[in-house]
Order: sequence, then C-alpha cells, then structure tokens
Amino acid sequence: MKKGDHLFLVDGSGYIFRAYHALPPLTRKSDGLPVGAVSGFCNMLWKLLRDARNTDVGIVPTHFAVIFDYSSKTFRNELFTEYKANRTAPPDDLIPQFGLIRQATRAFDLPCIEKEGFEADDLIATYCRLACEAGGDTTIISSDKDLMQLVGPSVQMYDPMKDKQIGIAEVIEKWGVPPEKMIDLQALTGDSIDNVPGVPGIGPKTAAQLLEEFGDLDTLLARAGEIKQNKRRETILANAANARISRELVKLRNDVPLEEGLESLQLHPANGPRLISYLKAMEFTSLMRRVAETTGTDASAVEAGTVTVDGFESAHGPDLDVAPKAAGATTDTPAQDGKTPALLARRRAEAAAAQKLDTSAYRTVSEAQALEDLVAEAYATGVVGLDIQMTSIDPMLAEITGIALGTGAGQASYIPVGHKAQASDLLSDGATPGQMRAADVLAALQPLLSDRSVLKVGHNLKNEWLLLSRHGITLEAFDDVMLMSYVLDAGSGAHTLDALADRWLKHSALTIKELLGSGRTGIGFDRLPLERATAAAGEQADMALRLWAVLKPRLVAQGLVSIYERLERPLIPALARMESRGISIDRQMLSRLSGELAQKAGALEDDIYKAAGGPFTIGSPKQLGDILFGTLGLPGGAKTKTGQWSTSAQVLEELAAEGHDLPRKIVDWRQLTKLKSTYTDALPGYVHPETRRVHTSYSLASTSTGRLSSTEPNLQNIPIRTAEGRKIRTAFVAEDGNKLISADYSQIELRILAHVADIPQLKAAFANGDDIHAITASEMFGVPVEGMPREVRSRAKAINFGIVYGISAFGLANQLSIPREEAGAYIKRYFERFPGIRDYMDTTKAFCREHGYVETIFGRRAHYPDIRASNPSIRANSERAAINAPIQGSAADIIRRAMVRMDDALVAAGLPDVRMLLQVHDELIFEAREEDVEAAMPVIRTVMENAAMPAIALSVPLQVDARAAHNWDEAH
DNA sequence: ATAACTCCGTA
DNA sequence: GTACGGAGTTATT
Repeated sequence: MKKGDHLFLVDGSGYIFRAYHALPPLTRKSDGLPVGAVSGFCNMLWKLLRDARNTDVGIVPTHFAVIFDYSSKTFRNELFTEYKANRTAPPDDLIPQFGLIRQATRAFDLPCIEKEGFEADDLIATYCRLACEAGGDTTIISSDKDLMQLVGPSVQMYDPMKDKQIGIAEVIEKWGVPPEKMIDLQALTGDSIDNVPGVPGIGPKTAAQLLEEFGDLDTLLARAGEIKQNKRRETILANAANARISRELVKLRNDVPLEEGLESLQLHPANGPRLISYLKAMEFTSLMRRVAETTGTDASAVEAGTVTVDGFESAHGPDLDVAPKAAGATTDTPAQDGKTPALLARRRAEAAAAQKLDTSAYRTVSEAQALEDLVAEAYATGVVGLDIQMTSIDPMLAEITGIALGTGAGQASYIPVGHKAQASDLLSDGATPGQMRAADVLAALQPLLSDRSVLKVGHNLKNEWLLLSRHGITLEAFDDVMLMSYVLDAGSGAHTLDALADRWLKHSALTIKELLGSGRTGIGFDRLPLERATAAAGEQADMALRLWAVLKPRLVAQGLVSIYERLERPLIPALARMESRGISIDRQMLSRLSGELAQKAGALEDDIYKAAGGPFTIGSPKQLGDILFGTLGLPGGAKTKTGQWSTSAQVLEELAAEGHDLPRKIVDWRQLTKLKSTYTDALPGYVHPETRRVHTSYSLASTSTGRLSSTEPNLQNIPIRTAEGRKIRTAFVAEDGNKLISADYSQIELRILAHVADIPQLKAAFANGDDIHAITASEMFGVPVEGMPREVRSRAKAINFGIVYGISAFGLANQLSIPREEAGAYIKRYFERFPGIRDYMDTTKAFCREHGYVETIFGRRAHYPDIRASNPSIRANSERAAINAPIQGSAADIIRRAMVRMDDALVAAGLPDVRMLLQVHDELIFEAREEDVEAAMPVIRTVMENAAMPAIALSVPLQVDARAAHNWDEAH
C-alpha cells in the first residue's frame, strides 16, 4: 500500500444488526429463508465497489476488507467479566444470516477477516494504523460510535445507510469532542447495551463539557474535587475506578497480530460469474441483473450456486461454500480490460437486430385476477417495460387511456382503462366494455411502480412520472431509454422511440400517423379498438425493454453510466416537479399590453403603407423585399440562401443608418408584432384550467450540448433586452405573500473556458472578481482598465463571446460591423495574448476529428459526425460547434447538478416550501413565501456555486447572483 | 394539412 | 461565430 491508496474497511458485524433492524424483512421466495440483512449487505457492497464515486464517499477504493467479530468472547471479558454480558441472543431470523453474509463476502471475492479473542473493531483499528503508516487513507464503513475514536486526517467513516461521511467535523458536531477524546468520553458515559459501567448520571453532553474543561479523563479524575456541582463531584469521585475500567474496555487495540497483511486486501476486479452464482442462489434478482449488466456476464448461463445455512432448514440443502457449478459466462475477468462490456454491448445489439418483434403474444388485461398475475410476473422478472397511453401529449392535462407492461421479449400486456366507443359509432359515446376502473388499476399497480426492486423501463418517462404523481404515485426505480440514447449518441441521430427501434431493433414501429391518422380525420388513442391498442401500446413497452437490453451495456462499455445516473435520470423527477408547479402570470397585464402593442403596430402600418405607396403584407419578407429593393429602389445588401433579398434586422438597420425612413419603421413594426403574437397573445392560452398557472415542458434530449429546452410555451426566450419586451417579464409574478427569486450564474461559460483552456490572466481576473471584459480589452489593446472607453470594452466583450462560439473572422466582423481584415487582426491579437485559447481550440478540434465527439468536463459527449466532412464550410461549422460544446455543455452539466440537488438541499435547510419553478440555461427561478426568502437565497446560491463539486474542482470560482421581487423582471 | 423558409426572442 | 423554439408566410401535397 502506498500514498494515494484508499482502504475500505466494512464493519460486517455492525452492519448485520443495523441492516436487520433498519431494513424491511425479506425472505427468499422459494423457501422463506430470511435474507433481509444479507440483501442489504450485498447491495451496499456492490454500491461501494461499483460506484463509490457516486456516494458521499466520492472515492474509489484500492484496498477492501470486510471485518467480523469471531465470537462474543474477547480479551475484554478478562478485564471485566460482565462486558457485553447482558447481550440477548440475536433474533431467530437473524441467526442464519451471519453465515450467509460471510459467504456473500467471499462471493464478492473480498477478504473476510475475523480473529479469535478480538472484536471486529480491534481489527479495524489495527488495519487503520497500518494503512496510516503506509501513507494511505482509510474509510471505515460503519456509523458505530465505538469506531469514532479512529477518525483522523487520513481516516474517515461512512454510514452506508444514510450515505453520509463522518469525519473529524462530524464527530465534533455529534459528540462535542474531537475523535481523540472519544475514548475518554465513552469512559465517562459508559454503554448500557455493552455493559460498560462509566459514571452513572454522566451523559454525552456533560462528559463533553467536563472534557472541554479538564482536557482529558486523567486530569478530570485527578482534579474532580474542583467540580462545583455537589452531586456530580461525588459520583465522579465514587466511580473513578469504573471510569478507568471503562476506558480500557472502549479503547480499541491497534496491535492485533494479523494473518492477512495490507497487501492481501488489494482490490481486484469482480468475478462476475462467481458473484452471480451466489446472487442467483439467494434469489436477489435485481442486484443480479445489475451485476450481470456491469460485469458483462450472461446471467442465464450461470447456474445458481449453493449456500450453506446454519440453524435453518433450507430447501437448497446443506452444501459447502458458495461455488458456481458452471462458469458458463463469457469470461472470468469481466470489465477488467474494458473489452468485455463492449463485446456484450455488441452481442446484444446483434441479437436485438436479429430478433423479429412478434406482437402475437400480447394480451389485453381486463380483470383483477389477470392484473394480479401480471404484477406477480413483473415482480418475478424484476424489470418491466412501461408505457402509459394518455389522452393528451401534455401530462398536466392528460387522463390515462391505458397502461402497457412489457415482461420480456415478445411479452406485453395492455390494461385499457379509458377507451371509448369508436369514432364511427356516433350514437354511443360510452366506455368500451372490458375495461377495469382506472383507480383500481392504479391501486393494483402502485406497489409495483413504487417498488425500488423492480426496474421500470420506458421512453421519455418524465411524462409518465408526472402523470403518475398527479395520481399520488411516485415512480421509483426506472430507466429511460431516450435518455440512455441521448447520453450515448447526442449529436448523431434522433432519440425518439421510433428512431431507436429503427436503429437498434431494425424494426419499423407503427407511427402515430399510421395508427390514428392525422388532422381532421385523426382519432385519439382512446378511440382505438382494444385489440389494436394492445398491439400498439404493447409494442412500445416491448421496444423500450429491448432497447434497454442494448443500450444499458453500451453505457457500461463506454463509461457513461455515471453521466446517465447523475446528470440525466435524476432530472426526471426534478423537472416533473418544476413542470407541475408552473408559474403564475398576470393575464390582465398581458391583455393590456396586447392592446398597446396592437395600437402602436397599427399606427406604424399606416405610415408604412404611405411610404410604400400602398398596402402589402408587411410580414412577408418576399413582398417587403420587392417593395424596398424593387419599387423603392433601395440598395440591396445580403441575399438569403434561396436568392431572395434579405430583409433581416441587420440589413434594415444599415439602411436606416443611411437615412432611409421606412426600414426603421419595419424594424419597429416587427418587434411590436413579434412581442404581441409570440408572447402577449400566446401566453394566456397556456394557463392551466385548474391550477391557473403556466406549465412549460422541458425537453431533456433535444440539444446536442446537454442544455435543456423548453416548449409549450417556451419560457427560455421571454424578452429582456428591450424596454418594450421587459414589460412581458413583469407579467410573470409570484402568488400573494410570495416572491420570485432569480439566481443566475455570472459569466459561467467564460469561467469554464478559463478553467479548461487554463488561461492564467482570466483565472486571476475571476479569482479577484475583476471585470473580465475590461481585463480582456486591457490585455489586447494595452489600455488601462481605469477610465477605459465603453467602446473598447464592448469590443472585447464581443470577442469573448465569439471565442466561446468558436470564433471566425467573418462572424466577428458581422457582429462588430467592421471589415473582415480588422476582425482577423483582433483574433490574431487575442491568440497572441492568450495562447492557451488557441491550444484549446486546436486540441478540441483534433480530439473531435479523432473520436467523432467532444466531452464536457464531466464526461458528457456531443457527437459531430461532420467534423471530417470534405466540404470546408460544413467542416468549419462542425468545428465551431465542437469548440463550443464542451463549454456550453459543461455549464449545462453544472446547472443540472445544482437542479438535482436543489430540492433536497432546501428541505434539509428547513425550507420545504421554497419551489424551484424554471430553468433558463444559467438561471433558476424559485417561488418562496416572503418570510422564507432571506433564508432561501444563501441555500440556493451555495448549491449552485458548489454544483461542480466534488466531481470537479474548478480552478475558477463560480459566482451566483440572486435577487427576489414580486415579478420576474425585477428579480432578474 | 405539412414543410420549408425567414425572422427573431432567449442564454 | 454557439445552442434553442415559435410565429408567420409561402409553396407544395
């Protein structure tokens, strides 16, 4: 063991008792063997081994051991016969689990350590000392206070059930003394369960206070006479001997002679087949599935091992230790060289493409017994496809039409609940017969949907999540194939279910259009005959499940599991909650604004017609172009790609600057009509009939960079730049007694650029809180920051933005309205002053050319297949996008992390009523009761500013500005 | 009815 | 120069 290594020591015995009491009882299905604690233990080990990085530990171990008590007799009984004497025998259903847990440890291929005469705690103390001497760090997996004395600079504890780290600060917080005084504290308080006498009447608070005052136990006992409180002084004096004995009992021995040295605790890759063999024998289906996925083992090829059970009649009968009877899996060293998951992924893809999708076995479920059987089948499989058909694409408005569950390839069931008579049957509008009541179906499915041990696989499950939450059901344990595809293939190909089925299953699914028709003649899914509905909905659930089998191994093979699990999947509940909360708008104000805008636009229209010599459709660029550049003979500028004269704002502005009247009026008219049609007229139409609020929908998978997008309505493009536009923002308001809080990252993309390109001047400027554009201008033009002309700073600002967008001389020239040569000179100058930026751009382009994608600082990928295009213009487009994506995408990842943590952080801060409502790329908008606002703002800022941690320690600080007001305009 | 195009609102 | 979504017009189906 060496410096940088990290040893995990699991307190196995401690865990057994804790898990037994904390976790719900669980028995092996086939024979009723109690296995709750074993299951908890296995899940915990797997989590620590596979993704300790994703727990509060945040570290991947290099060494690992599980430590057990050998027996209840130890050297402490010689010191004090009554030690642990009043321990009662463990409960009957816990007894068989002791042996099973040791077997589990061996199945995990981990050292299982115990020693006669010593407690597990002594062994842990000894390994801690050895690791410390070797320069390594240690994490003790336990929350037992008896072990807290070991905590120090290189030793921490971790509570796996609460996902909480315990370091020096946490010990002090909990007990009021630092770890090295824990022994003295426990000597004073004693422990009734272990029969450690201590001093009667002294609890942790008093003990901490005494130790604070006297320093340590010996000093306290020597100077006990000085204690003012009579009773306390007397009991301490009378129990001094007990305190000293107690100290010996609680003090851990760190000199236990060990058979296994640190080197034998070195962690090696999981033995997939061996572990699966054990898990199969224990019938831990869902963990087995996860292990199989991750290690690239075909679980069906591994036979269940045998487990020995003491003190319990097992149907599996007695046998030796766990051992796979057949190592039928692909390899014994899965995941070791990275080839196996890739192989598995490829094999799965081939199998999926080869297997024809057969819908003939789909069933329609219309009675309680069949539904019950279906639920039982789902539990047995452990993973099901899920698709809910709704009456609207908007889950805030939709009712349930039917629910499809896929239980295996070609196996799906559809439970119709909301089908109505067919459209052709105009006379009856009643419900189709053969359907259960929605409420009964939901009640029957609720346990399954909320059960963490059964994985629900669907496509774009945010809608399902939101709909179910409206019915009081929390969807737990789900995977979303759309998000998996997005993580794997953002930038190359669509992520719709149809597209994925086409790509991976070589199956062309029925499109909505084919199924329901469209437009006037189209019907709703609820008008479909049950037979066709079953085929269509079953197919969706079936496809989702099959796609999962293809995409999950690909995630593993490409090392993208963490992105998916940290940055994508948890956003489903987070966004669903935001969408369902919605935001309040002032409809009166919008209607008043509409009137004003109409009046102003109308006045302009008259002027425009006069100047043009007659009425025409101002909104038609074609007609407008004809009039401006034909009839009126103004000098035309740019052309559009179809050869028309461009009438863009930029062209019109230039004409206006030359003294022409009409173009200015057109620009103004366009602005007014844009605001009216897109915002003041459209927004009220989105107010929900019941909540009276506007509920946007966020799309998680529609950008190439990782940003979200917002639709129906798009609340990410509400005006702000012009005074006229800002009025629209003031119509976004808080409820009475509440305020809106807007918190936005300041210059997050430039900060990320400074970090990834490692630019000393920019990093220093951000660290000092300087004006970044002024610093840039100063570097480039040699002008001092003090008294810098506005014009100089704003040029530098445009260049900074340009850099983030993958600058070109052409683009910068356009932006600044300067000749291209001048823009080119600026860029050259910029690269001279900041050579790191050019390096970043060159290496990013080269990386993208080599791999076909670029990565954010967290490892999210964005693909640019055109990066190798022979057409220079297409290639250059991809290059700029590739330069921008890591920056824009990293910023998107950071705010995603903040959003994932936000609700919990607010609850933990005692602010459960503060609601996150909107995200606008670098801004989050909340609604809070007025009395909560002051407390909420620092919590929000802290979560946002620390969102990159602990995964990435940015070399530049993040800064968040937060403001509260009654409306969005004033809050921003 | 749908698609393409142009324009413009945001970060 | 990056990333989006939506409205309106026009041409096509």
